[in-house]
Amino acid sequence: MSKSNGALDARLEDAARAGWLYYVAQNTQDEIAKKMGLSRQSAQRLVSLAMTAGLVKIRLDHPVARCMTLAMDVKQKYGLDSCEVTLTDPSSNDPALGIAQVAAAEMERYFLRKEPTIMALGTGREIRTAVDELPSLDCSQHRIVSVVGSLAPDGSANDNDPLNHIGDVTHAPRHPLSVPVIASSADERRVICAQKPIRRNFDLAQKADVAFVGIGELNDSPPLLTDGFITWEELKSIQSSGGVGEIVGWSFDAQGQLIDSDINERVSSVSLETLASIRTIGVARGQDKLPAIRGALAGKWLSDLITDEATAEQLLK
Amino acid sequence: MSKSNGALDARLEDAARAGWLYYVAQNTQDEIAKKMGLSRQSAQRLVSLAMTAGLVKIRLDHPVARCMTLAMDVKQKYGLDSCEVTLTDPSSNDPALGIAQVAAAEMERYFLRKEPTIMALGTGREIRTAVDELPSLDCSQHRIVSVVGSLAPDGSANDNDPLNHIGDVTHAPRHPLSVPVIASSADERRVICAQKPIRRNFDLAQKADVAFVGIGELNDSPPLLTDGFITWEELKSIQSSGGVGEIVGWSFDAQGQLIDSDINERVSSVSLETLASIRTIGVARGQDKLPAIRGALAGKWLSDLITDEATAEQLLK
DNA sequence: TTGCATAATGGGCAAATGCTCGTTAATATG
DNA sequence: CATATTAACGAGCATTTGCCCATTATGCAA
Repeated sequence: MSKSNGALDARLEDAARAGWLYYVAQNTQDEIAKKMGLSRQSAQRLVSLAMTAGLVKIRLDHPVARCMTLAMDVKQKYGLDSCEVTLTDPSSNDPALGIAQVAAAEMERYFLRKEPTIMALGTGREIRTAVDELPSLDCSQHRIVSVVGSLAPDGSANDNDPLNHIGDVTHAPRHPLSVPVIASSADERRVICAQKPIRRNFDLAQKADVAFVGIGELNDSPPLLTDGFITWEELKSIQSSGGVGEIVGWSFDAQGQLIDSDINERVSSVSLETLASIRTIGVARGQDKLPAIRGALAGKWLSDLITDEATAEQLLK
Repeated sequence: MSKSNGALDARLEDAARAGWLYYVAQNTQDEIAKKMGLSRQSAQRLVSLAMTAGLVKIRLDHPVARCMTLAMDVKQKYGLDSCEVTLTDPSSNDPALGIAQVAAAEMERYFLRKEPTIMALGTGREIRTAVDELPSLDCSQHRIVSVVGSLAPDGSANDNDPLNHIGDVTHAPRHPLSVPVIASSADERRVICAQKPIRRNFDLAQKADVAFVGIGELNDSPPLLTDGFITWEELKSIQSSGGVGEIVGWSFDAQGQLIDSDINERVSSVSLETLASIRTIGVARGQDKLPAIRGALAGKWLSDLITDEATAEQLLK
């Protein structure tokens, strides 16, 4: 054993003593200094060293601690601005369970702001459930804009549009996008989107402070299909082009690239590029949505993610 | 699940979040407050709760951490004023290894005092080694008094008397007890102890600020026998009376009670009652001494103990 | 030995923390 | 429904902590 090693050992031993006195015996650094015959500063250095040298291990025995660690790792891995991970209830298949409450809390934080805020809303069970979780708030200073059409293929209004629900409880001015989610043709879409009120909505979305969006899976029974926005043939076409998920109607592949397909020419939602330029919070969980979430993250369409423990684990593999 | 439990759970969950942010993510309480939408005080309460509720587990990965925990437990269990535990070197049988250095450090602390101090010294390998470890110190303001005789049965001075060694390095005035450790009879002991200079030494010991004593085992080759202070027959007699250990010549049983024996009538050391009335630091370690240490602690003859890891573990069983 | 380089030390200060106390909100009770 | 009881809250303050910087030890080569 070399002399320098010996000296390091001695210092580490002192650090361990100081660390023990500080963390286990709850002494103040002054008390440690007195007991070890040091100045307060030296004691502080030893305590600090005990931590730096990794002698001190802190563990948090609570399920949410794991969630927070997962959140940090997901945030890190995908370069997100933030990530929230909730507990998973294995006995439930509800795609919105847990994450909707978190999304609602985040929405509420925006609504409680004094400054006028523009909030953009996408589609999905998660978003709608989140909106339902909101308490009654009077915040007429804010505005809510939809980034996705609210009309079904037959031209009827979509009862599920979260914009209606959110207006009921917040009394904030609403800006619905009264267009079909998917136009019947690329030409129709161009005409629709050229309309002035629609363009105003798009401009408003561009200036939104935050957008909340669900992430749709593109397996054999995706929301887009069950809600009648696309046909079985169209779905198959998207799938064969590599589509794994969609956000507000825009289908993308595993790398997050928009699918080069007829459908994407007909989507009349706010563009993903627009969403990517503002704070866009994705709200999604579940095995089914995993490829979709991965694609959305790969394409950098989201700045923030709200998901659950099981999904976060998968995302880290 | 009752409502109150639910509320407690929610609070604990918040506590876990706050604790995670504080201990794992190294946030300040202000940052936690901002992130969780609370006041700084509430965040502080949650962090504190996380600790109180036992969610936060702090572990120190270093051998000395274990020693310090053992020391705390021994101190607690035996009602000591303090306890120090050193690392055990399993490859050595030296009865003084490690503990002598600690005892020396403690002695040094007394010698470095400004105020005049009286230090009492007992016998034993541990004490002598400790004294040898002392650096050269000039501290003539202090006094050192022996609590045990320094004469062998043949009347010769004991070279091992730590008093001689300690005087060489400290230049503090020495007060040796120039009497036989064990007088040849109870009557002789009475005569000896009645002498004025001897009585003065006893009085000085009574006023000592601290005493350092070894703890002698009473197996079949104890120091008392090998140094020729008692005969084999006397040892056997003590053993048959239940003697398990001795301090400065006084033999006691497993409960710490002084042995009712001829030998204890002839011991001319300072009484254990006197030692018990001042700060008396026992210095001992090793499997052999375990019953002796247990007895000494049971009899409350010591206020402080310096031992090693392995011995401390045994003491806690 | 001298001079230089590096590390350790303690003073001092701003930030962070723990705690008490009066007030307010929530809940139970009559 | 009014009132009592309790828990939570935040303001304010004293203590504790982290860290910069000037100064002092320590080592080391010339």
